[in-house]
Amino acid sequence: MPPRITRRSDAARTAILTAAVELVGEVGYGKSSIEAIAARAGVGKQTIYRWWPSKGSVLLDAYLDANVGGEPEDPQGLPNTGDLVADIKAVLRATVDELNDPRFERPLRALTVAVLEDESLAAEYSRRLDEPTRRLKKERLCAAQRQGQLSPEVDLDAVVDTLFAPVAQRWLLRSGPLTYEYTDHLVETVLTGLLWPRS
Amino acid sequence: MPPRITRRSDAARTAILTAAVELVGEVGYGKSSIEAIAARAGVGKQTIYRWWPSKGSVLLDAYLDANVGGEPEDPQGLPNTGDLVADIKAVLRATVDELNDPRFERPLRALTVAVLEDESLAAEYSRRLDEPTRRLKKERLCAAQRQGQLSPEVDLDAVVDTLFAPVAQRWLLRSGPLTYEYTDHLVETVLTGLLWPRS
Amino acid sequence: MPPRITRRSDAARTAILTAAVELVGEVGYGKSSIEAIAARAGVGKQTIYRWWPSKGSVLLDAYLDANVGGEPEDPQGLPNTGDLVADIKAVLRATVDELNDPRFERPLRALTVAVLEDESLAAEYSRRLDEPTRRLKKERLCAAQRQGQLSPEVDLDAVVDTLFAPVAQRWLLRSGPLTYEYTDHLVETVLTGLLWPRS
Amino acid sequence: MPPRITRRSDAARTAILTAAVELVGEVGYGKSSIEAIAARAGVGKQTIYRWWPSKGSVLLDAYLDANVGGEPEDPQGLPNTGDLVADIKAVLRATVDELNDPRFERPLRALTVAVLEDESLAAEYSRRLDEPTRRLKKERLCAAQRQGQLSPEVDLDAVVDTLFAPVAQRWLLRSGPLTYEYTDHLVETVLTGLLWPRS
DNA sequence: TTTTAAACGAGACGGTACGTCGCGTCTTTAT
DNA sequence: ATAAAGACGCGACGTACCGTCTCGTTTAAAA
Repeated sequence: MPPRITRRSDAARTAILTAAVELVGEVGYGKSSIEAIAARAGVGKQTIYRWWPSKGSVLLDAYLDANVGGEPEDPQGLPNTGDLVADIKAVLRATVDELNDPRFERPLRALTVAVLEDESLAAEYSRRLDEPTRRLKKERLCAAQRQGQLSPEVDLDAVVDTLFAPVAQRWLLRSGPLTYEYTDHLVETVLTGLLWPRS
Repeated sequence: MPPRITRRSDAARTAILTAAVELVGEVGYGKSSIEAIAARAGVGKQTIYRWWPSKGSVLLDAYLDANVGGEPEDPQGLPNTGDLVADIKAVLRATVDELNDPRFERPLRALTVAVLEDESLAAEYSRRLDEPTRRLKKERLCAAQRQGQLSPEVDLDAVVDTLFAPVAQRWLLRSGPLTYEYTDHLVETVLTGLLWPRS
Repeated sequence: MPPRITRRSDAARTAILTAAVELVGEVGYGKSSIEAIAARAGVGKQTIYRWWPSKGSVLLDAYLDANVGGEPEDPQGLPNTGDLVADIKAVLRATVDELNDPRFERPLRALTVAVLEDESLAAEYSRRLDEPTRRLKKERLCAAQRQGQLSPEVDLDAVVDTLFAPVAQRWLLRSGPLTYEYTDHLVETVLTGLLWPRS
Repeated sequence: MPPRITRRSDAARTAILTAAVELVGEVGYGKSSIEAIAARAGVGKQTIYRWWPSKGSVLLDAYLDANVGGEPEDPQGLPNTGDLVADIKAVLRATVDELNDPRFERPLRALTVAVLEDESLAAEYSRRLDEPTRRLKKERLCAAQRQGQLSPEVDLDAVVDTLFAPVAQRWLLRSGPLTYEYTDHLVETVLTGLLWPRS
């Protein structure tokens, strides 16, 4: 490992990410400003601009720092008790809990808004957050296929979308309450098959 | 119908909505400003503030004007050829076409960003755009139930979510290309049932 | 007189000029900022930038407002008691008093610094401050010529420079104390002739 | 002479002074920055701050280096051909030439601005530049007194001010063109006596 | 010759101010 | 009476420099 060339201050980095998450949690994405983040972090604005191209980029780093912790790529996968339906329900219930907790919800919504507005941030988001998560989900589904719980022919990407996108969408657009009932019902509907009479 | 009480200038209204859509289509939501909309519309800023509470509200009106045309609630429902799978595929293909057309995509994305950031706008959006659309979709699915193509027990809301949310999500987050292949595949996966061995 | 086209706020204008003079008097030209002037005046920065191109320009207007009072071009000329030497001495003593009074000295020094650095401001300064003043001085000298106290052939511009520039210079560069002794002595030296034996 | 205590780099010193003069000559005093000087000199900012307290101080050193060359206090005095008027005219003509040459004018103006704004720099300027120069001028005038060309009673300081301040002032404030005509005329006016009828 | 302490280049840091843009309000002018 | 025009107080933008503070790296004096 070559010696670090830059003398970046980790204290400043941490203070900025923390301040960003807090601020965005308090006043929302649109009303947060880089100026306010810097002030709350006790940092010069330039220190933010030096290392991040945009407010959204700060939020992405903050989210990654908070949710992945460190270097090791998220090691633990989705639960596998042998019961696919129960496991997916549990995962979605956990998601519901998070999305109903303002401490998580506000920054995540802010990050999402940023991603919607900024194509290049969307790419980074995809690469660093969406894809790793999707991979874990597919791994769980793949295990279910191997265990004979899921048709081996089904497209796992489509299944993942089908299970998780409705929740994300309902949350994002606030088109309805996010409850265990909703997600449980969704899982049952999706995983039970829909056409009738069954071919 | 009672005579209009306000002397609201329809010319100004139209100019503002047009300018808003154009501007947002050119520079995106975040970089658009009420100031610029007013300038482009040849209108005083106050004329905008008089009638709309926010930029997002202007966009919502603009979208409704453009896509519904006028007062009468969108009368035509989804196509019904008797083949549910084909009809849904056609609807999603049309959606894909729209979302891939920058003239529609940019303002719609802008509107969505506005909705994400503004809870009260989200409510209005839900009422005036999301719910009417959802009603049409459910009507088509309900017809399929009556025709014996779909289990009578299935929750139509869940089916609608399952079919349309993945597309919306993929579009919003740009997590993948929006193609006919994707939507066709999605419809087949969702409507064919997933568990194996079946029940 | 045509009706005013702009709706400029006189309250803001006055507040800005006052704040500028005060601030410059307290911390000096270099350490004054437009930001601080605006803050002290209770005014938005843009209101300064809208009407003045630079800090120095504000100071010039402030100086003119303070020292000329209003529209009528400074009507009173230099004193004329019939005794040229005494009159010039009195004028220079008054100048000394002003330049030794921090309330006048600091803003005037600030203005001068601004003029030195900005060619176009120098032109305006010349036109609006220097030339009117010089005209008054020359009028007094011209009267002396008509009264036979001064050679009719002498170049009045040169005499004005000779009498006033040394004081200005000593003040500007702080190359010595500004006292009545100095100015009295200067007037005597200049107006008495220097060559010896005379012509 | 004790050995140098500090290991100051003469290469750096020279590079800094050169860069300062060049930069100030190109963009003016106000728009020059220590940062830019350091960059142009290929030097760390700290190396400037280590040895000079301010931008103006650098300029003063640069001016002294350029115009005095080295340690020995400017040995050559003003010309003395025996004709005072001609000699002073020649000196002023040389001054005019310098002040009309942008390569000298810009840095000198910058230095002057710095001196106006900084009282302690003014003191140093006085001691190291103004006074030595003034001494030379007075020596020439003193010689004229000894030669019977100038009244023995006249105050030489006043005469120096009277002859040189008008030129400096006209240059500084750009209140008129700097020409040989002006300076020649000035010398004649000053040195010929002004009162009439001559006492 | 080797050591060693300074001065060096580089540049990150917490800040201040820049000059611009846009906010939402308010006032004036001209239909 | 209503609309365009746009000035206003305000706040944030992203940039430029401030002066201070580490960082390794010369480099020249002392050992």
